Amino acid sequence: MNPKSPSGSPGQPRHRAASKRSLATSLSILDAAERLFAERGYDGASVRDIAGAAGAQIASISFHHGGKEALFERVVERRAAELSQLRLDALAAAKAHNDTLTLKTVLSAFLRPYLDKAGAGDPQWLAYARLVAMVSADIRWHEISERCFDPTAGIFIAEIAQLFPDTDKTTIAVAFVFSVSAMLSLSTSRWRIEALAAASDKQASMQQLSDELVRFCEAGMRAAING
Amino acid sequence: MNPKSPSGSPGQPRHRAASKRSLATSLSILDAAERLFAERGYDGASVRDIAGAAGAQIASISFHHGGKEALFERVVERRAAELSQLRLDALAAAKAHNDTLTLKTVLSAFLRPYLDKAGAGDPQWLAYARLVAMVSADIRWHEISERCFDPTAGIFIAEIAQLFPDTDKTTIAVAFVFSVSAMLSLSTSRWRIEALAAASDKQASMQQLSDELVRFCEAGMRAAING
DNA sequence: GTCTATATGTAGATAGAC
DNA sequence: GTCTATCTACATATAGAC
Repeated sequence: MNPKSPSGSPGQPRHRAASKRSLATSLSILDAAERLFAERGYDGASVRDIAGAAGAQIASISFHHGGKEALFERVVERRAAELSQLRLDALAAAKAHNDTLTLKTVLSAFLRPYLDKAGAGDPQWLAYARLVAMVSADIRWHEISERCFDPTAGIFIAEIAQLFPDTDKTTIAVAFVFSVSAMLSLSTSRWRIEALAAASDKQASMQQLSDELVRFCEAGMRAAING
Repeated sequence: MNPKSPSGSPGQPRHRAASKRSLATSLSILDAAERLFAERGYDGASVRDIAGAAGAQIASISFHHGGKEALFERVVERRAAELSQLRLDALAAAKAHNDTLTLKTVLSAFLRPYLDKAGAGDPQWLAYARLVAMVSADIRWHEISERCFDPTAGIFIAEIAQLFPDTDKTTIAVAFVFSVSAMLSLSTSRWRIEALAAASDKQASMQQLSDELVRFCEAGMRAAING
């Protein structure tokens, strides 16, 4: 990390607390980067544009975040912990309310937090959801995925494997990846759904799409397990 | 299009036939672009690198293909017609061999050609499959998707709708997009499957993955239709 | 058709004044 | 912490000799 960066972890007493203004600059850069990276991809979004959208100086990006690549990782990491926590909380709540978990409950606990955030209307979370899809599909960000998302995914796969002890774990992992990919398509491909359903008069709400996704994934995974 | 480009459609008698060497240059540029765009994305792959990988001059890219963006579209379009034809042929063959189509048959006719090409080991088709995933997920290439892939997708959705006349077409389109997205994940996320199934000793072959995908999508779509 | 040379713009990063 | 100015590298594209 850039040794000049003021944004050390809490617990490092070397720096005094950042000023309010500094924090605001740093935050607005993260927000702008989130939106522009999601819209244009890593290479398509320049630090100039990000700084411009944040109302900040170009130099402040290196100063606060240590360069473009470090900024990108920081943007992805920022909300990853919250998303994982929401998923794990939903899983714990399901365990507390039901004697025995069902496949649908476990899948919902993983899928719903993402869908809820992506559909709630907050443009930053909407952008973040697109960013997650980008990172998940791009082998160049493989390592970030492994660090930020795969540990939680592994917990859910293990949970499902426990429900079906006779099923090979690879089968479950494959079906899980299909499910995640379908989930992410609601961030990347809603225009496609609308185009392909053009003949129909109905405009699907995010709520309906989420319900259909959970049904789709549960049935698909059950078929994989019984196949 | 660049008026100097020698690569007009067949049927335009304005130019004489390109020489063998010219065709070879043009082709090796397309192949190199296919690989590099698939690996690094549109913005991440420079025309310099593409020309280098093709063993060609930088200037030859503008000369033969009219610039970077036109090159990208040409790369995507090049195999799109073949892929569509394979899908439609599979659908026609299924109609010829069966009195009544089943959902599984229709889905297979759409999914298998892509999976077969992606799994056959040809590095150019492997790259192309990744490129299709990239184009499908990126709103910036929305228009190319609509031109190259959506017409065929629309035919298959209509075919499925015919099998289930009481089901809303949006429902089918949504489940179809989920299915396509799961299909594309076999190009973008095989590393993820392997990582998440780490505990297992089995390495899934493309054949097994394809079978599991078809099962997954058929069951998922059936659940959506009956839901 | 190809190749060299170059035009013109933009990229990311940083030095040093304030 | 911020801002101006600038560095160096690389981007795409093209003009003109061969």
